[in-house]
Amino acid sequence: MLRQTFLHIAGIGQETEAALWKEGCNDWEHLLDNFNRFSVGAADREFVRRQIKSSIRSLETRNHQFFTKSLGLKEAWRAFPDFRESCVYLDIETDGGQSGSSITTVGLFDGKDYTCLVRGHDLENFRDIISRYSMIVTFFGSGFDLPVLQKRFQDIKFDQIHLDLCPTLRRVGLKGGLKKIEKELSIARGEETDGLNGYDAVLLWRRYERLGDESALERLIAYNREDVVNLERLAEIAYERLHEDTLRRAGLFLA
DNA sequence: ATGCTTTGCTGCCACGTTGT
DNA sequence: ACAACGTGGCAGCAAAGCAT
Repeated sequence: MLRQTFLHIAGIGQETEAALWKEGCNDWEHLLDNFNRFSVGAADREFVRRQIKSSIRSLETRNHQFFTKSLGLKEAWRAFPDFRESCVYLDIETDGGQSGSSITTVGLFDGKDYTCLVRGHDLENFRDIISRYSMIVTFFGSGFDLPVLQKRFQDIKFDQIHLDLCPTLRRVGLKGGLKKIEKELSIARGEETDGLNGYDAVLLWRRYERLGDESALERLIAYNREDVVNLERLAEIAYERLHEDTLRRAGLFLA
């Protein structure tokens, strides 16, 4: 619903956006073509016109930075379908600390392939890999994963659209940790990783490091893989439900 | 032109929540 | 247990629309 979005423009909020929809203004092009017919509330009209043009152009040129800034964390979900083909599902594990150097693994899933970068092996590749994506999907990433990654890779500028499923799912009534929400939605886990949590990932790493136990690392990676792969389904659900809720709250109904 | 109203923004605070 | 961050409510403010 990115093309139907107007509240990413300063001066336009939920009310004004809902009013535009009700007046039959269904997307950016329609507003530009019939600009004088619509009220934009308290917003500066010329500013709105410029921002709509920028929005159209930014989507055409895949300029995700424009949407990172204008949508913010709260409305990032609206960009999911349009940027899905260049998004990465991400989850890190640590050795228990919260400093940058505590990162042990970074799991990355692009919708097809899973990669796990491991400390002491290929963690440095994170810089190059992350720069290929326009959107990052996490669970609680704004509170944990991204700040820790930023400490570890200080030269990286995270300019991707960030869909943090934790606050996003809470808006549609799905609250709690990742495992709890998965259960609520009947998203199953494999046998060898069922019941594991983030702290187990810490212990598995320590076991691997201290004893050289490769099977502990394998189990840790299997756990991490499940975390990131499941994020895709969660993102789909979050989008569907929020889309529906947003239209309903605006006074519109799905056919 | 003027003043009232609407709308949204910003800053502030305490609070709650999550990850490993 | 720990650190970090978002959230929500609230108050005050600014800008634009609208009626006069």
